[in-house]
Amino acid sequence: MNELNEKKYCYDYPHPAVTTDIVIFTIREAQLKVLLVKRKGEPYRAKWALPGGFVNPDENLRQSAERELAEETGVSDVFLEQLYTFGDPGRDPRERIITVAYYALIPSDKIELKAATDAEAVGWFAMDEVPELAFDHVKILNKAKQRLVAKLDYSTIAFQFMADDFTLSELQEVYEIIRQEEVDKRNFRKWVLALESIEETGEERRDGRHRPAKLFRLKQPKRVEFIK
Amino acid sequence: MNELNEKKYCYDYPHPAVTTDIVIFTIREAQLKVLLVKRKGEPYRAKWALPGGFVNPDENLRQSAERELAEETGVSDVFLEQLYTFGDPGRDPRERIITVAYYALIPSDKIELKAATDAEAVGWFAMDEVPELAFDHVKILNKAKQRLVAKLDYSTIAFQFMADDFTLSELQEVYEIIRQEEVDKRNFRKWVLALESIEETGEERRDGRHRPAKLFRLKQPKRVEFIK
DNA sequence: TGACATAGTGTAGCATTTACACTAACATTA
DNA sequence: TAATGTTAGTGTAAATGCTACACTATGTCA
Repeated sequence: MNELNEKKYCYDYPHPAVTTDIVIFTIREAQLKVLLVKRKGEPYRAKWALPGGFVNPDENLRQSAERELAEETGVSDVFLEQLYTFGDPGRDPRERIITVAYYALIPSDKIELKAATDAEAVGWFAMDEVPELAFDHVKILNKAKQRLVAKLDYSTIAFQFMADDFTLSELQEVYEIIRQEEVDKRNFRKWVLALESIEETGEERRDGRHRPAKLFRLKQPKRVEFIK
Repeated sequence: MNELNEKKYCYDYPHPAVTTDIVIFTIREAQLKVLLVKRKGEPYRAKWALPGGFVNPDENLRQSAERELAEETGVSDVFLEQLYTFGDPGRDPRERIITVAYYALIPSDKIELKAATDAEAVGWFAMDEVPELAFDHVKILNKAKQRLVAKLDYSTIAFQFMADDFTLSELQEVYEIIRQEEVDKRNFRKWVLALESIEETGEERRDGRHRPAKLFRLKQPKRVEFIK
């Protein structure tokens, strides 16, 4: 099978394959959710897994992750950061695969879930309802969650979940969802405004039979600031 | 070695090579220093570079980094953490190489610099005297420095530079060297002791014509704690 | 025994974080 | 159009944590 046929990329010592996998978070239905795809082929056929794929020869690692992200969700230009690289021998039964994991945060209004990319099943799962995953993808997912939670404390990363305009209550809710605990409204608002990274749009949002809320926007939309 | 000098590891699409490179920090002569090796072969012959090498098929990424570390310094069982993965096409002129970078912190008393591994030149360089480096190794080194400095603020990482026994003044000096600024002695001691991650050994160190200093040790030597 | 050098110690002011409850403004319905 | 329900929006006081700052202790060496 080896010499004559097909396999034309040859090296004098073994090379692993390299993929990027991506943990895509969003906030929906008052939950932190992650995007999973159902595998069509072996191994782990029909198991859920993180989206990902091989790195093309002409693209860098981030571009590879961006491509996967766009393929699955149709979005680009959102927060995307390298997470960690997983490379244990045997984590893929076929051949040695090194996976450079990224994670992305996408605002709830931007998700459109490119309806069934090529007839593959795709779904958003709440973090506490994630099914059994293929490969070592639980490890990757856990690491991503950990990183996200850690970054809440020393950056404005959570702002990346927000739509272009948002209310302070919406922002607070995001913190409560990720932290899984209530946040004091007055202290939160003092804290957020003191950061000076958001500003009023001048508009208000009316919904429901109650006082309308002022809308805010990020002063620098894509920027994640370090704080404290 | 392989029959007919042929390249016998073949794949049906191109595979990059994977290496681990390692940024090895220590504190010597009141400076933060990094270990570099002088390249013997092409490309970048005779340029200084971070130690590193190809990942063996049977070892995981960390083991590969540990092996490099042991080869260059003779030490094992020190702080070692994955830093970042670099994979731009063209970063190595020969073939596509994905480099998983690690960084290590080694206590000043453990360095023995395995005198000239295989006659290669090896040296410790102060961070502000680092020569021009091969490949994109400056980027890697900068990222490592950044990470180290950031971790000072929210972890006990700097304790990993300390010998088994150390004085509070020595520990304080490490902070001053990395931060490049003076630290208040009383506040520092209050802060460190409040962490409760070090304890007195009961011994003292006498050196010079002055009051001897109490010696301390880490309660859990390899543990890096998150703080604040 | 005096000089010198580093080790070791406390307090008060300031800034930050926390806990906590009522009024404002709108929509809906009686 | 008045009453009700619902979320938006606001300030203060106590506690905690951080900062600035200077003198005494204990050894060695001449």
